[in-house]
Amino acid sequence: MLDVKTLCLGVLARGEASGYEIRKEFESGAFSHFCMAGYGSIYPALGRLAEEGLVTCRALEQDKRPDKKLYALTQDGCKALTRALMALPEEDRFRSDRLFTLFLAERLPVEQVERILEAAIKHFEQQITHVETFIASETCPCAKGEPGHDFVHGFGLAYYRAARDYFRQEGDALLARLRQRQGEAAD
Amino acid sequence: MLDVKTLCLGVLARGEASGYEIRKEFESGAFSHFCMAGYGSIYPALGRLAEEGLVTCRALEQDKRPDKKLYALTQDGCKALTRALMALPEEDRFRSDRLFTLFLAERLPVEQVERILEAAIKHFEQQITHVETFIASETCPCAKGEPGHDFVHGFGLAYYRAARDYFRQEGDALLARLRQRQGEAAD
DNA sequence: TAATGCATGTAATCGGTTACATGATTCA
DNA sequence: TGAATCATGTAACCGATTACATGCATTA
Repeated sequence: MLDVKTLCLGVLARGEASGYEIRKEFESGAFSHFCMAGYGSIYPALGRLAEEGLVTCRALEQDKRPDKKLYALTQDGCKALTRALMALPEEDRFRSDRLFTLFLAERLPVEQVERILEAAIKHFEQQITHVETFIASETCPCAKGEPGHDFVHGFGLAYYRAARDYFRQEGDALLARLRQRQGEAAD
Repeated sequence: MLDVKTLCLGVLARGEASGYEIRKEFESGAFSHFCMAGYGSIYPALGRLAEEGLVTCRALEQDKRPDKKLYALTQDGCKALTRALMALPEEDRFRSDRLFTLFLAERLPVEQVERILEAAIKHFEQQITHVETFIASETCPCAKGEPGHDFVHGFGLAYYRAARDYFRQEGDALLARLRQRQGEAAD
């Protein structure tokens, strides 16, 4: 699995950024559907990267807000990123609390399952809107028309739409079957 | 995020099992698309669960193969599982090495991107076959027609199919755009 | 005969999350 | 006035992966 250092290099490949800004990219920016890291891992990673000479750091004074440190890739950092990227990526064995819970749906009150289903659909819809507005607005000029960006954003959209549709169509069936079982058990 | 102890309780909810068998469930069994844990976390988890009285443990002697320890849920374990499941599941912020790499596709040789795309499609196809045969074969009699199981397996299928279709349809477009860019850069 | 499957476990290491610590500005 | 945004960092803790250790039976 790619470590936080590599993730930071990936963000910096698009241009200079501070630790805070990198975090925002993971949280709600271009990297948000397939990355996550907190300050507690980003800041130390940036420190180590600087020690290793893979990034440079310059302080930027701002008024009306705290100073920030802008990090930028060095040539070595650029090479290190490409090297990390050249390994065939590991399969994403992803853990989903939601699917785990729904798998055991019979152990829960039907109302709770209903809540989980609703929350899921709402989340998928929010993500769809988020990605759509993200694609539409050219927030980052460097991202304009980058094939990789478009491909991955498009994938995110396709995934969230498929997920929303599945939950909408099959969620009701799940609830109906659970209610029926509950009725049978009561007999 | 649900910890390995809870994941183990979830597997044991379907019946007695050994640590080795629990691992198999995660690796290639019913839980395989949304869970993962290795021996190094399963065995200690089982030990702690037994200390806490959430599972019982009985040794089973077998001939022609090593003895095994079968764990089973106690009433307390059953309650603990339901309690853990009653919390609204956290959103799955999943990290994908593949999407991260593809996002930065321009930094890689086109051939490498091609390899990544092919490996991805192959993987999705394997998963589709796996889930299909899994659904078809009633390996585990207790799983027969469980609404939660069907819902989650169906979701897995829908996801892998959507992913395969997207990669097939958009993968070629991605490669074409990368080649075009490379050509332009060469000018 | 070499590799794979069955089966259990420990120890060291590593990396990441969480909580803590600080502080100005802006918006509701 | 209280909450959110901007901004950086450390320290403790926890949990998970990895490697190590063992050993028989079956299959290729």
